Amino acid sequence: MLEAWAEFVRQLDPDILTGYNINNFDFPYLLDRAKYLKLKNFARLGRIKDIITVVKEIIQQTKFGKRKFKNINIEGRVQYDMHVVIKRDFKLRSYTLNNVSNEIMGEQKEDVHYSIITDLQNGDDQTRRRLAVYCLKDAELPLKLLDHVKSLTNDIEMARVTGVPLSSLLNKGEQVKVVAQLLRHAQSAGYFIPVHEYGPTTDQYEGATVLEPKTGYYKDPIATLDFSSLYPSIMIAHNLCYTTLLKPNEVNNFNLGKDEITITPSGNHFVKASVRKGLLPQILEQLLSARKKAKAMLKDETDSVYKAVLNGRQLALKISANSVYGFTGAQVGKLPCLEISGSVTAYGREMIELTRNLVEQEYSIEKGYASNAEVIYGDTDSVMVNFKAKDLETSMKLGKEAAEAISKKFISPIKLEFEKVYWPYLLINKKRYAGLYYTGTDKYDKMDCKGIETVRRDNCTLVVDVINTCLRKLLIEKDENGTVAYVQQTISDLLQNNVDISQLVITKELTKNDGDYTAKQAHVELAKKLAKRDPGNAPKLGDRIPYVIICGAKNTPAFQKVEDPIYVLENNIPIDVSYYLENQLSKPLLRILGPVLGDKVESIILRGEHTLTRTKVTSKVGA
DNA sequence: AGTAAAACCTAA
DNA sequence: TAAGTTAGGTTTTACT
Ligand SMILES: Nc1ccn([C@H]2C[C@H](O)[C@@H](COP(=O)(O)OP(=O)(O)OP(=O)(O)O)O2)c(=O)n1
Repeated sequence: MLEAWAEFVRQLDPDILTGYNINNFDFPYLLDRAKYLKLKNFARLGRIKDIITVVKEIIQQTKFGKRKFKNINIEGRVQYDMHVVIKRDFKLRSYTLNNVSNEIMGEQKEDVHYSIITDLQNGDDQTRRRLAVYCLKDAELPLKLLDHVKSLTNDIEMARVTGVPLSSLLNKGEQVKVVAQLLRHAQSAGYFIPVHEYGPTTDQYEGATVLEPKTGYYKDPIATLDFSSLYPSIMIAHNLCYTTLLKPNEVNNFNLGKDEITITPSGNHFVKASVRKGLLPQILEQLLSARKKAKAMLKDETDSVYKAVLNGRQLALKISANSVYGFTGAQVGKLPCLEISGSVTAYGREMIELTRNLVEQEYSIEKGYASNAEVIYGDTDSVMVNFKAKDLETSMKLGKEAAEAISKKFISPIKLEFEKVYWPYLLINKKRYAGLYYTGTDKYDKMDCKGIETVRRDNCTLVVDVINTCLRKLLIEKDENGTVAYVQQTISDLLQNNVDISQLVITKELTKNDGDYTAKQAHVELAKKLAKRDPGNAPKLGDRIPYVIICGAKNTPAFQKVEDPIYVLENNIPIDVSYYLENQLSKPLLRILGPVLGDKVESIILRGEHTLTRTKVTSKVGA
């Protein structure tokens, strides 16, 4: 069967091979079996006749733990692993093929644990049928996924724009793209790129400003002004590049006039484009123009699937452009230049400050406006403005006007844009807010949440659902009593064990190898337990581990009360519902409801009658 | 009991 | 060519 499959591959002669986790599992497994069975021709999978496909397992011992990865050579064919694509392009709580297919396409397969495969094969027609269906589905779903997310189209575009092979887009980072573009532009301009020796890394340099938020619940419309592609546009406007930098000792070497040199807010010198146009600005112009095209197509597209594809393309190009800046600040990278990255962020800090001041000075009673505009928050390249307008139209009009006026203060292509109005707007903290997002005056586009629990993957879905529902009730329905009643009912349900366990599953990523952790973590402890129970399915670095917190003696730390949700179901283990109330639900609820409902919230939510009936449990773990 | 540090994830 | 960047909130563990 294996030989026939390999022959099938050779006859079909595909450019691209896909599957789910093929690089880490399927190919190594198949090649291993073929070797064990002494199959002569199986490993001839590539397009070069005499090159045999082998698995190279590379283990690098670094100061910061082990780095393990497998490399499989299949000449002339791209290994386009959908597991890698999905992890890169979608932010999900779980990346099992089953969950991914379900979330993205609404399709599921029956899971068959590997331990029963032999039994199914040795059973009867029915069990073999079950196995066959499972295998077919396993092969079919990755293809359907590829067809659905259309990542190949975007990746081919990205490969063309940045000049890297397709496979690099899956197996490598942003740096290769920047280097490839630099090489391309350097060659045609007649430069060599120096080889950079890795030196000692200094401290992080200073980044962007986050304005102190004036927290609270705003019933007035809040206009948002935002510099488009801030860092790339700074680099283009001021011609920041390796090739335009004047080191302090070079400033006087070239007989340059004052008007031919830019001094950045961080005190670095660069020549203007009139003297010599930088490479980085050229690269950025190309990336931004590709992004602009993608955005234009997105605007005209009506099909929701294609919209998502184009949005993905636009986003990937934006990250690549921002990574050109990031590359210059990457001290463990191929060509760091902190003069560039430090100048970029310094310009950014100056710009957000100036923007805030201009808005507040110009849109004031003193200048003839109805009220004093107030910048209530801003992050890096945006300001949230309370023009104190009572309606959307006025807020939008003032926002557009301000964006246009302030843009004129900056060099092209720097541009401040009016993006949207939040109405109402709940500002909880830096990087934490929610609001109804309006781009037009008739209906809100969506409820937008930043940083709060509804967009985070490290809490249980009960918290997500409750916070989401509360926000809807408050921001959309404006029903404060209904919100309180809903929260009380939910807490009562939780305490009486009426919440489904699937809503209580928390997932966290395994970010280090065991042994590199200095503090015990619930999901890490569970991962170790799972590895013991089922070594064949041991969680690996980068996997997300789902867990629930079960009952234990008082003061038992969470990492000792952690258990596999399936194990809990199978063994009827009691869940620690008060953990979910006290450690998962209560604080997020107070943060959301506090600004809207006032100080009374805590007593209403956490100490009302609805908290009195609790289901008693008997079995316990821990001390 | 109070606080520093670790860990995670997100905004930009 | 191994690895874009910094800022920041929140929860949990470890330590005093
Ligand atoms: N992954 C990211 C995102 C952002 N930034 C930096 C560079 C950006 O210029 C700035 C502002 O980020 P935004 O998310 O607001 O995005 P842009 O301004 O780049 O693009 P847009 O045109 O969508 O506003 O923050 C970054 O370095 N890396």
